[in-house]
This record gives sequence, structure tokens and C-alpha cells, in this order.
Amino acid sequence: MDLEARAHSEHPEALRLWLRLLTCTQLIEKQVRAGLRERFDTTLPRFDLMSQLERAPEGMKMSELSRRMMVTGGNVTGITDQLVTEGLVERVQVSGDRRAWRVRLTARGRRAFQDMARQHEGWIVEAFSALSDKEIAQLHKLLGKVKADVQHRQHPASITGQQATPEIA
Amino acid sequence: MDLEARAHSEHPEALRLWLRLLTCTQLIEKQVRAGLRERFDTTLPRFDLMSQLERAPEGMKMSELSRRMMVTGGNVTGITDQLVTEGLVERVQVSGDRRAWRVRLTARGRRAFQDMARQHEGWIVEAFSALSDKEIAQLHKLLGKVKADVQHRQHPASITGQQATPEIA
DNA sequence: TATTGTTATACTCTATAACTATA
DNA sequence: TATAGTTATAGAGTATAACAATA
Repeated sequence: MDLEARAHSEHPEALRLWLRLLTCTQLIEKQVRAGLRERFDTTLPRFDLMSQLERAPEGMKMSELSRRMMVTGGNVTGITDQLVTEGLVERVQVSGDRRAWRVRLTARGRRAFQDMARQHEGWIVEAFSALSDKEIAQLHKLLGKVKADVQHRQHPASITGQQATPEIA
Repeated sequence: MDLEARAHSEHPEALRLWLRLLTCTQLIEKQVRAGLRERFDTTLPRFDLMSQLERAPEGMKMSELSRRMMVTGGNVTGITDQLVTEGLVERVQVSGDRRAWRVRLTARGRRAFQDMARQHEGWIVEAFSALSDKEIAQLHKLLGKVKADVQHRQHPASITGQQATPEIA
């Protein structure tokens, strides 16, 4: 991997691809953030945390949330505190380790999330409405290669292979 | 576009695609931000501004920078101020409109940018090294459809069609 | 000693809105 | 009046590091 050996503009296609990828993500992300703020008075990280918990009915430890959300632990504490105050999630003791918590959605949190998730899915479906089902699958597959490769390069020893982890990095 | 009519999880493929797109972008973006900070003590928005100027030898107005960078005008003022202080860009009067400026790279700014751009390109080429040239072209094309469609939906009257524009939004 | 989670802090990035100067 | 740019401000989002409690 000799970066210097790569002459400038020898690979302009990769660069153009990156700029386009970044633009697409930013465009969609801005729409989603605005929608979450306007309709549900919430933010993307809060929505992200709740969506992680929705698929873990028995809850998830702070450290696991941190890893999956790709942010450091202090931030997870802050977001969790907000959601606890609003009664949307709760901290439950982990039996056998009195340092750790499991965070899980409350009944109210689950209802609130389902409401948001339905709207959110509508925004996303609309964002990709220019693509056919086949094209969506193609895009998904190509990005899968990129993701696996980048993650492998960032965390060669990782076996879980699900998400990058700022806590480890 | 009846969002309510779209039953939950009726289009899980679009949702999965979005999560993967977001993850890929975040993974690469974190690498780029870290690299710019560690090696050049700079940030992505600063790099972005300079890269816009590199392709406009005669400079670019603040409003055009704002539109292309997809951020509001106040932020462009702040970033430009920093770069002016460091001697990397300069403000030039626009003849015929005493309200406006052209911002352009100084000779030193151009040299500094070329240095950063070479490294940056290396990081990006590496990030997409799992893809063949053909796959990169496919991905670029598919994302092009998404971009055009999302932008058209956000700014139906726009003729330029290059970038979303927070100043208009 | 190492790990889980919390606290405190600081900085980047961004949008909003009020403002000045000019068109 | 409208536009170009600036200023002031507030808030989201994030990382770092020091810390307490427990393993």
C-alpha cells in the first residue's frame, strides 16, 4: 500500500464515487434528521439507539450499544439518560455483573419507536424510489463488499464483523 | 406518495440498503477525518472548501461555496476566515458588486491542498480497493440515479442540478 | 490490574436569525 | 425591497480523559 506511488488523479473514478456517495448520504440524512426533528422532536442518534434496542427485546449493554452505534461510551450514557427521563427506555441490572446495565425499550418506548419507524421507512423508500428492486439489491451487494473490506482493514482481529468499534479503536 | 399506505417492513430492502450506505459512509468518513487531523491538522469542511476552490482558479463567491458545500452562509464565512488567517485562501473584490467577494486559493494554499489531496486520494482508493473498476463504475451509476432523484424532489425548480442548496431550502 | 459505565469538558459542525452594506 | 455577506448564538454530535465501582 504505497500511497506515494499512486500518482495524483490516477484513480479519479474512486474519488468521484466517494464524492457521490457522500453527497447521497448527506442529502438523505438531512431529510431524515429534519423529519425526525419536525414530526417527533427527536434526533438521529436517539432514533438509532431505539432502533438497536427494538431488535433486542431483552435489552442491550451500554458497551454493545456503543459498539453498534459507532460512538464512544460517554455519548451512549448521555443519550440513554435523555430517553430514560422521557420514559422511553429503562436500565435493568445485569445479574452476575454489578457494573453493567441492560438498556431496553419500555412499552411506551416501543410504541413510540414503531410510530417513528413507519414514517422513517417511508422517507427511505422514497429516497430510493428511483431504483428498481434489482438495482437496490445490486447497490446493497456492492456496498457490502466495501463495508466488509473497510471493516476488515480497520479491525483485522475482529471476529464479530458487524460494526466498527470506537471503544476498541 | 401515501406514506401511511406503505405498511411497515413492506420494503425492508430499501431500509437495509440505507443502513449499509450510512455505515459505509461513516466508516470511510471517520478515516478521512482522522487522517486530515493527524497528518495535516485540518478538518473535512476546510478540505472541502479548498477542493472547491482548486477547480475554480479565478475563485468562487461565498454564496456559490455555500451552495456547493451544502451548508449555510455563516459557516462559509467562519471557515474562510480561518483559512485566510493561515494564508491558504484570500478574498478578492468582485468588480461591479461591492457586496460580494471571490475567494480563491493562494499559491501556498494550492501547494498545501495538492499535498493533502494526494494523501486523500490514497485513502479513498484504499477504501474502495475491494471493488473492480467495473464495480466502481456500476456503483457510481446507481448512486447517480439516487442523487438526481433526491435532488429533483428537494428542489424541483432547480436547473443547475449540481448540489442541494441550504441557502434556498 | 482490567473492565463497565459515568462525569466533565472541549471542540467541530451546523442552523437560525438579526444585522450591515450594497444593489 | 432584495441580495451578499457577517455576526452572534445555540444546540447537536462527538472524542478524550479522569473517575468510581466492580470484576
